[in-house]
Amino acid sequence: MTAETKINLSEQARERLLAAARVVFSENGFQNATVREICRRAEVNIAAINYYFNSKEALFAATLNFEPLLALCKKINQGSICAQERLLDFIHDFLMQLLDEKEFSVQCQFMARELAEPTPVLGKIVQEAIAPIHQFVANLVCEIVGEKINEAELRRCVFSIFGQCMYYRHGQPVIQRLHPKLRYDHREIEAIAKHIGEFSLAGLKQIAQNECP
Amino acid sequence: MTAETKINLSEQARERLLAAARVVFSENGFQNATVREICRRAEVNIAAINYYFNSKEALFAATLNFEPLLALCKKINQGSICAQERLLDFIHDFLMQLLDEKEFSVQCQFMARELAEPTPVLGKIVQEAIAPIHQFVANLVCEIVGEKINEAELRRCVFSIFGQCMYYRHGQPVIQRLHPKLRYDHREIEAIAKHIGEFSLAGLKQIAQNECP
DNA sequence: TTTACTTTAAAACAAACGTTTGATACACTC
DNA sequence: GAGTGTATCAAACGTTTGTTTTAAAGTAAA
Repeated sequence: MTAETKINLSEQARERLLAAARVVFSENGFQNATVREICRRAEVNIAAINYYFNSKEALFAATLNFEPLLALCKKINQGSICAQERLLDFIHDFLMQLLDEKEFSVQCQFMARELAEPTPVLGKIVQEAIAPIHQFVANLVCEIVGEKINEAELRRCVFSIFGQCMYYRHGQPVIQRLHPKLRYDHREIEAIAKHIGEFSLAGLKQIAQNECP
Repeated sequence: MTAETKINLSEQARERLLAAARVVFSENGFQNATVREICRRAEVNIAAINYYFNSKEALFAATLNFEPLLALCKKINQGSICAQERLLDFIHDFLMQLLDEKEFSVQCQFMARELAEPTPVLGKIVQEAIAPIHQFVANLVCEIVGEKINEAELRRCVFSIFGQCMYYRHGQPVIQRLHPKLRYDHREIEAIAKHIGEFSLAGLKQIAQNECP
């Protein structure tokens, strides 16, 4: 058995642990997820979490990956289309990461969880992921409504956009009971993105008129 | 000591328990709230919860009170003003109940919690409070954009309005870290209500144009 | 084979949780 | 004053939680 093979084998437990943790954390949140469930799904002993990582919290931190979210901002900034189109693209891609269960959206779903149920790593998440993405949208809004908008109103515009998007994830337990047939398939997400995009652009235009009549 | 006085005294513990439970549940959610903390604040023995109520869950159910929220709908329906104005009034009053800590808004805050962290009584909450209030807003939206809007788009309009409002409560842990100076005083809530109202009316007008060009 | 090191395993740990118990004090009825 | 039902209390119950321990199994180099 080569050294490489050994590393692969010994790393298997660690990787299976990470994969299982991503699933269980995103399904149940940090608090409700139990180390026993994670280990059961990863098919490792319960002591493995504290062997490979040092704690449940460190395992949670290790599962975080902000790159897909930040890559989304960079990708959209590269295009040379107008600010309105870029905002529509962002809303679409953001909802895809947030709602599509088939995608690698699990990391993004953590952040949605954190909004409602703060954990000790929330500070890090806000600093490295949420703040940049809020700033990104704030810049887009500035381009759309003009620079003369005041800071408080700009903040509320950003909140209006994120609020609409996040509601579909935060409110899922309620939405599921209100509309049991509703499923977030690809077509539905497209429709949601189209709606929020048009709704928000009209809203922003109204705010811009208020500020500069 | 009269019989009435005796009842008052014996009911004191029960009432103090309810009052403390409302506070602790709204601050920490159902799961994170502990019976020991509730009893400590109510200054009763830890056995009192299972003596007066039968369980922590039954105590939680007993603290629920949907009347302020439903009264809000009735009050607004009584006015003879146009649908737009009624929607603005609703958003304002709803945000007041949702965000103002000085008001008797504690009951309303439960429902916000439930959105993200479902408990065994969520079904009851959706049926008796959230569904009616969603229907109320849906009716307002119908009046504003015209009856010809299709069901899915109507639902998304309602979600856009509630999403904007709820974000200020759901996102509070994050918002607090993003904007540490931001406080939900009376003036700020008024400003938020004004923003969401204008933003949403413009959004609805745009959706109405799409449906009936 | 011996040695040193890494990985796995079962069991137990301490803490926190909601809940229950059994005793005690009290007010009222007969 | 004995008996009855209510209210309160400290203590302990049984579970579940994340974490730790201790020992065994496996692996690679000497």
